[in-house]
Amino acid sequence: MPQGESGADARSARPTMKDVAALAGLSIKTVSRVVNGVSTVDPELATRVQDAARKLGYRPNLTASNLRRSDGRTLTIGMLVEDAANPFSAALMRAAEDIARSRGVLVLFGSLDEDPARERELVEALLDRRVDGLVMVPAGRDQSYLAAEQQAGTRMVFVDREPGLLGADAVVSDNRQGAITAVEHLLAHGHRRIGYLGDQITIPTAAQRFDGYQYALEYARLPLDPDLVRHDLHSTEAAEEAVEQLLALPEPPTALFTSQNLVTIAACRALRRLRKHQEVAMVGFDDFPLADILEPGISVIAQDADALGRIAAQVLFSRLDGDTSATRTMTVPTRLIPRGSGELTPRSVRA
Amino acid sequence: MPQGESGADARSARPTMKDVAALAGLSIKTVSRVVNGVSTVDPELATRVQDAARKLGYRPNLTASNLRRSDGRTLTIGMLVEDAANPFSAALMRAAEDIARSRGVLVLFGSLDEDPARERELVEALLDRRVDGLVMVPAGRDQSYLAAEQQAGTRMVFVDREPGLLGADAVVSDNRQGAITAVEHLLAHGHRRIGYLGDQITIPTAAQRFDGYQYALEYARLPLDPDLVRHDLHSTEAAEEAVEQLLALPEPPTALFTSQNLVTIAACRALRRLRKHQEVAMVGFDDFPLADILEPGISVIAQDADALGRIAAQVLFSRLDGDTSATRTMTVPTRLIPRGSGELTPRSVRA
DNA sequence: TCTCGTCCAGACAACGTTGTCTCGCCGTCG
DNA sequence: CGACGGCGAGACAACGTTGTCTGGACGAGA
Repeated sequence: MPQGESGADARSARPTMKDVAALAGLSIKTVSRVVNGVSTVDPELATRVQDAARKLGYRPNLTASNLRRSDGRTLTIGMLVEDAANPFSAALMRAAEDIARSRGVLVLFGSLDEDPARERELVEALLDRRVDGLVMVPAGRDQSYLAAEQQAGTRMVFVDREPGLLGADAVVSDNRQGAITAVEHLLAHGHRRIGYLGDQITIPTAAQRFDGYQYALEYARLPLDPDLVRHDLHSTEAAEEAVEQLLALPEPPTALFTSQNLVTIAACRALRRLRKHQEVAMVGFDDFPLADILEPGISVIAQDADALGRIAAQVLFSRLDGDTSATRTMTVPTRLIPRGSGELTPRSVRA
Repeated sequence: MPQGESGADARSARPTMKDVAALAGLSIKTVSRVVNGVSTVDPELATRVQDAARKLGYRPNLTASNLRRSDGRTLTIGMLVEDAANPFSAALMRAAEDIARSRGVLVLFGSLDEDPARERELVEALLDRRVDGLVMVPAGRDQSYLAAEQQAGTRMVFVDREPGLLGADAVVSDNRQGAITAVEHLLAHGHRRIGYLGDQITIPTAAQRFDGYQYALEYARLPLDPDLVRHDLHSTEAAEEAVEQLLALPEPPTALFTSQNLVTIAACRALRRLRKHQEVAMVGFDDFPLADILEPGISVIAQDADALGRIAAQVLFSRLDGDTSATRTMTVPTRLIPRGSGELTPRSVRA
């Protein structure tokens, strides 16, 4: 059996206010008033409208309503993240969704995969649909192309990374301080040679974390050995290889600081393959599920993705509600979760 | 500095075809023709329109276009999953997003949290926005309320679970066969007492997996011991407690079959706490990240979430393209991934 | 030269809804 | 008894766009 009807019939099949008005023997405008809960309608007529609407299965057409309404709200916001399938992005989306839902707003989403071109494409696609606002993790480093849109009244909030060349609200983790905490934790356990494994240094968060790493070493008056630093580990394979290379050095690191989720996991895997996971200490940036039941548990600097998404959405809605105060960047603190891997000492090397 | 302008100005700030037409000294309709790439426009006038559009930063208003167009397409689909933050749901969403994007379609999403009331609310919210189609993991067991919508021409495809009381396309994993494979794998390794830990039995997939468990035991002419079966483990705590209770039985199971992601992880955690993870065999339904680097690695029946999401979206678009063949359920096979936990034998008990 | 057909731009209406204005009704007050 | 005010319903236009139709210009063929 075919599913539903063909295009032409489909259109006529959905009742409009006109149909409801005809059935109730009233004008379209009165139906509109009832649907929008305007109080100046005779209660008897209102029930007549409601009965007719129920009978026909009438549902308001939000796109038409949006077109005509003076506030022009679509009750829809757009959310662009790095990759909807990645746990961090997924947590951001879910948190924003919950805030949006409490206001009857739905969320359109898109994954950018760190591609600035895709960022622009998807932003345009969202704007063409006249979303009320935008929450995004920018992929590119220049969002100045959004200035006109911002001027046109579209509200936007950046999450996880601040916008480039554009004044707008942002909600970010305290990346630099988190990295400092991680490195100081390793230093406190006696490590002096601490490797850094990070994602593309062009990503602002990666740069901030690397900055924290450098600062913590400097503060401890330790030299920064370039041999222990590896950037641009965007694939799992690259990250695993980097770990192997670091540990094959004449003077290998006794501890690792991994600046991102996937890098951390890749490092775990590599250490296990080398059977050094009980020797080489490790602290990762960003928590991940099951980090606690590995052996040893993986110590991490946890970001509060929930809070990031929630606050971003809240800021967006406060802007939509008319908050015109100065734009600002809100920083959400990170938290060190010791689970074992970060508490290994250099002495535990190959007993 | 305030961000953007206030509502009233915002509206006027965005140029329309009228503005472009005025600047180009042509009629609105000609602008429309150029924007839509109609060929019967004088090339010179077309470039005049394009220049004017670029100059003003004109972007078409998709909601207005949708209202007027005969096909009524919004280039937007809706996707309802269990929880956008859950890896399985997130993978479904990402896969569907990629298919949609290749056709210039964006995705509105919502999380149902197994709540049928929320399912109806969100379906309505999506329909009010006139999405072209719906991809959903149903939360309730009765989708007959969608029949009218289906008749009105809205295409819908169900993923992971078939719809109840409604004829519609569905794309599901082979849950029963997957469960049979899991149990037979444990039987082949010598287990005779195999525990079942599952989510709410009212969820169709959980029921199908339990059915497979029962069938495999029956086929092996083994009795089904009700003491070894625990349903409705919807929280991590409940699942961990169930494991402890099962292992505290006078005749504890030597192997566990966990019928869902979160239950599997909870069971891992519980076994580790009891220090029995090297003794009690386990196969889980649904793969999860890091299952391979635990010790032992967790053997799982992997679902292909990517394929589910991708195929569902493809089916939806083929319907939108006019495919009116009979609705059908497509089954995506599962795959046993042995990693260690499923290959433990009863003999390995406390050597 | 006239007719006819082709080609393309614009006038007009319409999509489903809401903002604005008008108008009729009723009750009240002078 | 007439004027007035308030209330509520409907007529009309408009949001930004596209489908349909008209009409003018132009070229070709008789």
